[in-house]
Amino acid sequence: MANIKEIARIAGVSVTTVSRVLNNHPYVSSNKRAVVLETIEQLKYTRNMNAVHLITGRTGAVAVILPYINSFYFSIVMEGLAHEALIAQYRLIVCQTNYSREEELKVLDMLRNKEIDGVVIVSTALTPEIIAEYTVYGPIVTCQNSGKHGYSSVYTEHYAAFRHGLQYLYDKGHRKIGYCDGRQNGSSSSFRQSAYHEFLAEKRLPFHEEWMIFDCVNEESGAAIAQQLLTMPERPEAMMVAGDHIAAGLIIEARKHGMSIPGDLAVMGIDNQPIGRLLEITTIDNQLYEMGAAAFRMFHEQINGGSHCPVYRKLEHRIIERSTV
Amino acid sequence: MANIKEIARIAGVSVTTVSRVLNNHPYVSSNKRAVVLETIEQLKYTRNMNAVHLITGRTGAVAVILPYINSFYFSIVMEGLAHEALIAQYRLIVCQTNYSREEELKVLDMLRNKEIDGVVIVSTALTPEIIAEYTVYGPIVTCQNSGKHGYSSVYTEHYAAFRHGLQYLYDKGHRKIGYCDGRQNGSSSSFRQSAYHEFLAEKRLPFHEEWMIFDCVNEESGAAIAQQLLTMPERPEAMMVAGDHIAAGLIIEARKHGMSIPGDLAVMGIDNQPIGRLLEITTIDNQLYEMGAAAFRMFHEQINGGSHCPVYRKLEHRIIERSTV
DNA sequence: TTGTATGCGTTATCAT
DNA sequence: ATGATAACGCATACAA
Repeated sequence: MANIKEIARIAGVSVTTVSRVLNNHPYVSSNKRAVVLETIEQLKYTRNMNAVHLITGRTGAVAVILPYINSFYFSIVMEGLAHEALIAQYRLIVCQTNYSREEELKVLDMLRNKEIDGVVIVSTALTPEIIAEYTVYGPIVTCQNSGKHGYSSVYTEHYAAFRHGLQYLYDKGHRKIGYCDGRQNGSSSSFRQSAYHEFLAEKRLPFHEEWMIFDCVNEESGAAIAQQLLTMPERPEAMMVAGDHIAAGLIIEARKHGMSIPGDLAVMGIDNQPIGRLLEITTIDNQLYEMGAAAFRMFHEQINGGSHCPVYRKLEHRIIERSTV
Repeated sequence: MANIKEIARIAGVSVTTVSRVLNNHPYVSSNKRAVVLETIEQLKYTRNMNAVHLITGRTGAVAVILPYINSFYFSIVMEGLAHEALIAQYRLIVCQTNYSREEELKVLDMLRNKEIDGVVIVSTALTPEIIAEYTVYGPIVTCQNSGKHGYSSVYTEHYAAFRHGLQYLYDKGHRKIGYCDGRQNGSSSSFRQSAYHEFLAEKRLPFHEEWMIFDCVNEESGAAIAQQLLTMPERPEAMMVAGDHIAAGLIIEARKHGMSIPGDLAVMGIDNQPIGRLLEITTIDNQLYEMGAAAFRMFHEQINGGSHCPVYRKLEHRIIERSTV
């Protein structure tokens, strides 16, 4: 296929002039510009971007690290990211890693290899120390509160939000409170676990090992929780459920077995998902869309402004009162 | 940062030798290899992949065109794609286009610009003729049956599947059948519309404009359908619903208003989603995961085998009988 | 087995 | 306003 040299030859100008036309530089006469554009059109020429990336040292791409695409939590963060990336004319490379350290390091190596201009980490299995090593290669922004390690982050306080939810249940008179979540060793999950343990201890509420249920990933997992509850000698009277879709599964299945919500069981969801609105699930909104949008903006400011001063931004959560508590 | 030249200088060998070590070529003595690896380690050297892409003419990346990431349909196809891409050591670039022709052309231009090695189109607003123009730049595979236009495709027959569903409802004794779907002018939707119109005509079933409902995107849209049904002077007694999550919204809301499913209203979903299993929604499985997996394999065979002969593969659907019809 | 020289396609630099 | 040429970092044909 044609290259810039050939265009120059046919148009009867230098490669520099062609390059100038290509990049909308000033200082090129309108008649020469016309000739060049004409030839480009005729030969259906387009740039080999790899050459451009090589010499400019930029690629116009940002990688996003997340464990699963197919999850409400991450897909809504992605929407925020995508919206801002579009505005900034940046390309997003979505990297689903399944919490695999190896996969995540591959992405960071892409940054080192100059294949991308920056990385947004929505959730990670990597330690802050390892991530910090890569900041010399380009801007890195995380959507987790992993402390101040030399790279920017925007996050919600999962600990505080969860405590807030527990307090809400407590204020509504509930004392026997259970909790279920996705991955037991996910980072946000560990914050919620701490909040759960500490709140129960402070208020001297009853703790049962079996009231903590993990590995809930979809609606069916939620339904399974209902099954489990039914077999318990002593049941919780309220459940904190990380993810409205899980809560939905729980609620639907519980009702199937004649339980009334919130009469027999109060359910508090998290993340304000569409299914939650439908079932009128009381939930905690965590501004996930804004989290994604802000993360991209932070990257963009860093790569343009050249400011290497990291920013740490906390997003506020809020409880949406509906009818399952 | 260090480049191959510097490594060569410090290691006391030629750049060729360094390159050979980098690419695991034979014909390099073990002692020189050791020295090179040592220096690479010490200087923390990694290749500038843009240079590699430039000279090799390959990037190891494939773009995926789809309208929305945040949709069950597409995310499950993505999982199939991701699985195969991982095996083949290929990177996936997910391009959410919102059915924007402009955005989709941008992706095809990436292929032209050598930024990617191929394109998988899951859903598109582009015509087959336009897509065909780009096949000279690299392998293109679509997940739609758009006829034989010189590029491979793997697809389910939305028309046949939908007819099959209608026939199932018909066999169960239903005559007043409604239909709801997402985007009215989505490509799969148009097949379903044809199937709907033609089936009704053939069987001389009653047709009401208001029994066709579009723009259903999430659980809440499904709930809205229930509201609409209630206001109709004459209601359908069965609904074909494109997407189990929409069907879920419809069913939940309908039950809220005292309707029995399938007694007062039979509901047939599509796509065999988790929420559908939970609510025991009768549905049509379309092998979406396999569609994604097969699409990637086709790309990979084409770029390796060099075979430019397009493949057209149809996937079979099947009805999963549960309890909403 | 190793090295030299050339080229990939573009932009940056500097001269005019 | 325009052009010649260097430079980006790497892989590879060819020579040794």
